[in-house]
Amino acid sequence: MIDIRLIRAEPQKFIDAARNKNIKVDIPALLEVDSQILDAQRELQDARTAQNAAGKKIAKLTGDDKATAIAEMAQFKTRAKELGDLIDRLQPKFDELMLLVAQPAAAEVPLGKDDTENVVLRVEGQVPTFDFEPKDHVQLGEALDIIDIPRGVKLAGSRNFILKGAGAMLHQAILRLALDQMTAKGFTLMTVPVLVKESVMYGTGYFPVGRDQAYLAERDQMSLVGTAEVPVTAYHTDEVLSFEDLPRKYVALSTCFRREAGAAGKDTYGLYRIHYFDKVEQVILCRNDEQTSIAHHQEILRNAEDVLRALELPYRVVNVCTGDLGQGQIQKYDIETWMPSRNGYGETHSASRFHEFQARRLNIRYRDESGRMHYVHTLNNTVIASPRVLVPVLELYQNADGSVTIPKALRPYMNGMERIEKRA
RNA sequence: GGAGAGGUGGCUGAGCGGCUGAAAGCGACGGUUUGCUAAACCGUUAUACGGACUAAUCCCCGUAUCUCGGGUUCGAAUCCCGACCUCUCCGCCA
Repeated sequence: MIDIRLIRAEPQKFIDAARNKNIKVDIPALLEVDSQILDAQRELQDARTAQNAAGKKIAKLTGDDKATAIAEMAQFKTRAKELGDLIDRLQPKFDELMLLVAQPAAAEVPLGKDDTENVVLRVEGQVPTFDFEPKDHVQLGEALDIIDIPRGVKLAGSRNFILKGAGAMLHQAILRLALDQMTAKGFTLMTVPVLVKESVMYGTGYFPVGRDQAYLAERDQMSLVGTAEVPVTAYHTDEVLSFEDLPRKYVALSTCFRREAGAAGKDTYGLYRIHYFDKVEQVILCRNDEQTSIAHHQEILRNAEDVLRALELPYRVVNVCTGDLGQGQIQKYDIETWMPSRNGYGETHSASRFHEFQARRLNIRYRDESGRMHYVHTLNNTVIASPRVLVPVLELYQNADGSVTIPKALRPYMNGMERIEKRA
């Protein structure tokens, strides 16, 4: 949510922001409703002032004087009722439009229409070449009997899968490595609900824009989350923290559910784009300060890179352009990991900073040294998401005989296993 | 799922339908005192929005808020109805 006062002051900025982010919102209409509401509120307030003053007099009066005063007050009351009703009619329109206003991107965000215009900032690690014909992760996984997509589809439809044996272990090992790295860095580990109230989805900015990406449990007016960012960020909803409690750093592992609406026919092969997966997510709530926010953004980016470095995977960092930015995000860095089967880099991480956008919707504030209230800033990034990351892990660590070497960092989490081989 | 009880400020806990944005206590903060702590004493202690004035998101004025939404009333934290939530007991259960 954006402060309406900022929109009043610089409407063009928000018109541009919406256009750059490909979000439809009628700012002039918003301002029109806003001014109508504001006028009505001002008049209502005056009517109430008069009504209250009259009411206080009545208590002291008797007889005719009292009757006269009551009659007089009735006028204010009627007017107040009219204005109140007017506001009640206008408010839903205002709220609806406010939920669509986009956060303008930071100055350092490149202008662009979609992900093809993201700007590569850094390339890390060596993209390997094979001296044999490499297989893709599905071929490898099926041959090793660690990935079973057909049965996943049998149970749950397209974009579903089952990991078995060493495949499931590898998945858990990666998640555990990520969790351990994060807790070692002082992030507080949490478990969180993955089925949440719609208000939580609105609060984090996944609703109303993006509502079609979520699975809904409509009978209970709940929604399955697409990321632990949602419940973790909303953890402090309606709370007032102390500046001494900031920054708050959290990490959580959750299953993530995504409908992938509108992605029909896109990335249909393998474990890249699927309806459920597990993800370790990091979330930071910090002071309302641009530089502090930026510093934490770098921090969560590094945290993710540390995991990829431990896994010894080649990746690159991109500065996501305006057209590929979410409604609330002010800036986003994606990490893309090399995936041989795609013959290119594929997105594995997404580090966003939001300024107050989510905090306003969730009403998460803190009191600073001088006692003033501010909304916190929120940030989040993937630590690791699996099985998507199994795509590069399996493909990059494959051997000519079809076995897969287990990355050194994961061996302690796999009872010392060094490679996954076809069972005899 | 069945049966009860209850929802007041950071917490505990008072609140006759007008004088209650709300007693009191605790906590917190500021100050006095102090070798340092502690104690004692004094003071402060909600948020949002609007208005006026501004260097100011400080003061000042106003409106709203005692879970939320309706109703009764000239007037409701206080009466009535509904919703939501919490707690206790029973049943079931990973």
